[in-house]
Order: sequence, then structure tokens, then C-alpha cells
Amino acid sequence: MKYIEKLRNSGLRPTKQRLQICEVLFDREKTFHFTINELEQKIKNHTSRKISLATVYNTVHAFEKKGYLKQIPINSSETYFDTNVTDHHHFYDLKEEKLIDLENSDVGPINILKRINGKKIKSVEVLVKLED
Amino acid sequence: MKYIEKLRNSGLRPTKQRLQICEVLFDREKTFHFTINELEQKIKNHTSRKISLATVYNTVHAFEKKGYLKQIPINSSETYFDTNVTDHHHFYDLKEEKLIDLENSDVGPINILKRINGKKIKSVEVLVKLED
DNA sequence: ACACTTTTTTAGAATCATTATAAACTGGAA
DNA sequence: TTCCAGTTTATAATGATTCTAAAAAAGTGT
Repeated sequence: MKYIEKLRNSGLRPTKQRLQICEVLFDREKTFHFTINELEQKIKNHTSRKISLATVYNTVHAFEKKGYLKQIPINSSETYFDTNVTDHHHFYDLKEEKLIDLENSDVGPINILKRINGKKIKSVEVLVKLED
Repeated sequence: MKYIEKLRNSGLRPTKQRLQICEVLFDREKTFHFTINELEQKIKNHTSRKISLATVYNTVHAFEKKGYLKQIPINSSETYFDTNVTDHHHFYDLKEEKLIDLENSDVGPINILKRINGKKIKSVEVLVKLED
């Protein structure tokens, strides 16, 4: 299994649950944007034995901490995560409540001119809201 | 009272509670970023008679709908609002959990090259996360 | 001021995403 | 195999937000 190494290397035990979640999350061509509930559904379809909701939360947070996932800043009742952890941006379709990737090349270069004393810039994220 | 007109003009009855919340929100020099709980504290200090939490929620949502407030997209357990409804951006200090305004002039012009069929761009918001 | 309608406020209950708990289980080292 | 730290699990707890429905206040016409 290709994910066993990945998990071991980051100090996470390659448990059955984590490996199955890896498959759902990372065996894809395209970026995957999801909420915990959407992920749970995908896991249900993918796997015979169910994985506890608490484990899904634990795992997603563990993966986020290790840098395999990132949260997308957005105002929604549920938290959105992204399997694409590179620097990139998003459209958010307000009606459909769906996220769409914006490559860096789709957004002109962003140059933050202001700086705050003693603070480093960790990330720059652009959210483009769409309406009909 | 200067807010009576403002409320009437937007079809909101100028009640005692709304006027007091207006004072807390809008009688300031600078932009005010707040969560509902922070706002409740400010109201407590400003007013003798307490305003019900439900009313604070109702009022903030009514003001948002009328365009006097906007939500700031950010991953936090609480929703952040902003009295500055012009197009502008934010630093978010992850350690302090504080928002800092970024004027448009602090951020180079942002040009979204991609378009989605049948959708209009409603807003473009940049969130710059800060760490130590 | 009074009567009447509509909007607003309110306290408390309900909801829902997320986190905490603590007992059972598992992976991996010795 | 034995042991232990790390994981999983069901369930309870938490906390922000929304709902409810009754009381209060605002606006309107008389």
C-alpha cells in the first residue's frame, strides 16, 4: 500500500481506518473539496465496515496538521477541507454551495505591501464569491 | 438620533435595541471587527438594560442583509463581522485571533482571469494569515 | 389618547457541527 | 507472546446559532 509509507513517515500509524480514508481522499485525479459529512458519505460508499464519525474528525485533523489537507476559509456552517495544499484560490458558488479551484495563473500575482511588525505571512488566500 | 433615519430608510423600525446596537457598531472612528459575543460585551458596557442575545443575532443579520455589515470569511468557531462594507481585505493574526484591515492599496490589484459560465463575481476577498 | 395590526423582542428550547471522554482495541517493538 | 503507547469507538458534552411562541413595542387610523 502506497499510503503506509506516507503515514509512517509523518509519525502516524497506518491503521485500517486511516488507509481507507487515504484512499477516499487521495486516489483521485482532481482536487477534492469536502466537508466532514461529505467525506463520511464517500467513506460509506467505499468501505464495507463503517468508520466512526469521531475517527473521521480525528483523521482529518491529523492529516491537516501534517500538511496533507488544508482548511478553506469560508463562511459556512460546516468546515471545508481541500486535498490541494499548494497555494491556490477558490471560487465559491453561493447558490450551489460548491467550491471551484482557481489556479494561481487564473489570479494575477498578489503582492501584499503592508507588513505587521514581528509577524510573518503564512498564507494568502483569495475567495471569489459567485452569484447568478 | 442620526440612526433613526438610516433604519427607517431601510424599512427597519428604529427600536431602542437597534439604536443602541447602532451606537456600539457605528459610533467609531475605525473599522470594527467583531464576533457576536464580543459585540454582546460591548453592548453590556454601553447600555444599562440588557439586550437579549437573540436580538443581537437578529439585528446583526438584519444589518447584514441591508448591507451595513458583512461577514468575513475565516475559519473560526465564531462568525466574524465587519462594519467596513467596502471592498477590502484582511490580515488574520492566528495567534491573537485578531483581524487587521488591509486597504485595497495595501494589496496589488487583483485580476481574476477565469470565469464560470452564467455566474457573476460578487466579491473578491483576500485573507492573509499571519504567524510569529 | 385609544384601539388595532404588524413588527420586534425575549427567554428558553432545539439544533447541529464539533470536541471531549473513557473504555476497548490494535500495531509494532522487545 | 507480551506489553504499551497510540487509535478507535460510542456516546456525552459543548457551544454557536436558530427556532418558538408569547409578551412588548411601534406604527396607523380614529
